[in-house]
Amino acid sequence: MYEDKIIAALKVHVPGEIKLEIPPDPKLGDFAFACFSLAKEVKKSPVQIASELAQKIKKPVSVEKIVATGPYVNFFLSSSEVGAQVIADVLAQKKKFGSSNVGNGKKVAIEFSSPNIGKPMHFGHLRGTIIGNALSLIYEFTGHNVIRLNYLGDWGTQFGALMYAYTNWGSEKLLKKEPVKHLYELYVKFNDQKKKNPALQDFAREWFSKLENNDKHALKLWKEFKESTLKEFLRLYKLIGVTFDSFNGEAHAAKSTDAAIELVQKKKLAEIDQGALIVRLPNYEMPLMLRKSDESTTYASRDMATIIDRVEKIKFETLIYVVGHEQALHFQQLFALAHLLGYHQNFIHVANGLYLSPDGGKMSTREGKAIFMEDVINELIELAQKIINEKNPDLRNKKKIAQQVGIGALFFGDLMNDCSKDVVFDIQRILSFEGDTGPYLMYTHARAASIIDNAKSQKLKPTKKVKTELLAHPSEIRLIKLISAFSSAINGALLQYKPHILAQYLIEFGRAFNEFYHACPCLSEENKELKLARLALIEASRQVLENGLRLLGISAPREM
RNA sequence: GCUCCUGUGGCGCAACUUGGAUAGCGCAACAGCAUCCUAAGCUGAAGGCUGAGGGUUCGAAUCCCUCCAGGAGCGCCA
Repeated sequence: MYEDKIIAALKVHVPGEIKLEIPPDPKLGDFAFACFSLAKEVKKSPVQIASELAQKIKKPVSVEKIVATGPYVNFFLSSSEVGAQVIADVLAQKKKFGSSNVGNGKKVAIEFSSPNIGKPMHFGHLRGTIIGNALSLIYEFTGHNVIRLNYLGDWGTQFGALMYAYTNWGSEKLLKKEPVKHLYELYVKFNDQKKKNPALQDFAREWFSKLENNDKHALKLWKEFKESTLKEFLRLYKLIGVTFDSFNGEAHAAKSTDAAIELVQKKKLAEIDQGALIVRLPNYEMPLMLRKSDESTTYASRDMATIIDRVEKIKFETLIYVVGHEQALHFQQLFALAHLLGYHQNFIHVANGLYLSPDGGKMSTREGKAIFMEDVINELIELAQKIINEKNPDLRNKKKIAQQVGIGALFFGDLMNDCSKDVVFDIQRILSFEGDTGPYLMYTHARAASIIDNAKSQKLKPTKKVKTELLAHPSEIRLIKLISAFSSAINGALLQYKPHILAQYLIEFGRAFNEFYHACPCLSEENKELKLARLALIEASRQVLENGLRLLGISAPREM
């Protein structure tokens, strides 16, 4: 908002589009305008242009001074005016501070997590789950109407494989006792045996064909597999605080694949090749396969059917898929087909990076190399519990807070880096609670909350009307400016589908707060006006941390 | 073979979309900070030819080309 006013003031003297920069060092100013591009037109040196501009420009509101430094015109905001503004805003808007209505109620459907029934959720699922959850929260906060979709992998040849494995090697007892574990072992065994005997894949296809033809035995097995696995998934989602509006997965889609395929054929887009039904797409060497030579459907046809279903039932304007980048080609082709069929909504594939195993390469479930999500979560919670016992043994609600801290570490560790990049699984790093981590930010928040709570005993509470001009320490000024930048961090994350932009902002914010915390004691301050001003700044900072963490799916307990 | 992604201090990353001032942060290692709001913290010093080479530009980690290295994908898995 300050930026716009500066640009307006510059426009009076500068032709063309104006872009402001943020100087590398806050000492140089809050915003800068570089004069290089003007040099050619005006035939003066950038340094000269800058110093002339600095004198000519009329100071916009909240700008304290304008200074030319070399070829740059630097603008300094008045921290007391900005401070008065943002502190009043935060204390008034509270949990809504930073929210906006840029979405204008537009319907955005986000598909994420989407685990496979019959296999445990492994660590790889975590990325999509955490990123999708954060994006959902960010979209909601910016005024979108968000629908969260969990497209369960509950159909496909893999079920044929499971059925073959279960009927040949399975045990009813084990399925009752530890369904997911048993199915996982069977799946690994199947893939292991398949290496020696490739014909097993044909048996799997046969079983899947049975399932598609409503064979009673196959259906019964499928139901058992699905219900028992889903129950475990729901328990996990509840633990990490992730919710969905729909669990309609591939099996649901399978009901309408025929209609979808018919539509494609009506538009004369499909052809038979080597017994399979395919669509040749312009610009793609490989076709998209809708039906295999044994007549069973493919994931592509189910995805297409799902799009049609969602267009009709959800009426979304934007459909976002948070799915690993290994499926990038599939989604490009799927979207291309959707366009050919006349669907012109926004389709976006947020291609998240993969977790790679420490020896490089994918962590494959098929080969049994997967690391289970629940094991890691439990390890994290135990560690948090241990640390709480050491550092804060009298804490109330230890168990709940240990959970929040463990999950905060997990979520933040994933969200702080660019989600499109691969990550090498490193348990030591995930288990770290110091430095650029979730617990660091949670701890920072708890410190702020603790001051506010302690202030009550002095009968003080944060108010909007404080003398912000007293907040003159560099760390106070920095904090004020960071609070005012909160919404642009949220916007950046929104526009680029990258939650790490918000996470990185929060790290910077946490550092700034801790510096302030050490440099500027609040409750022991003798000047009462300054004490009140700091108290308001602390509460505003606390609120920013709480809101920012919440948008990433992380709780902010007042004590830890 | 073809396509896409990645390469930044010992390690893990940010900045690349939109080129701009001294390339930021954490971990590890080093030196400090407890009469005072939670030391899961803070301060200081140290650590860089941004994979290599060329090009565009007043200016390149950022844009373009070539090469090298790693990863992913490329019709009957999803």
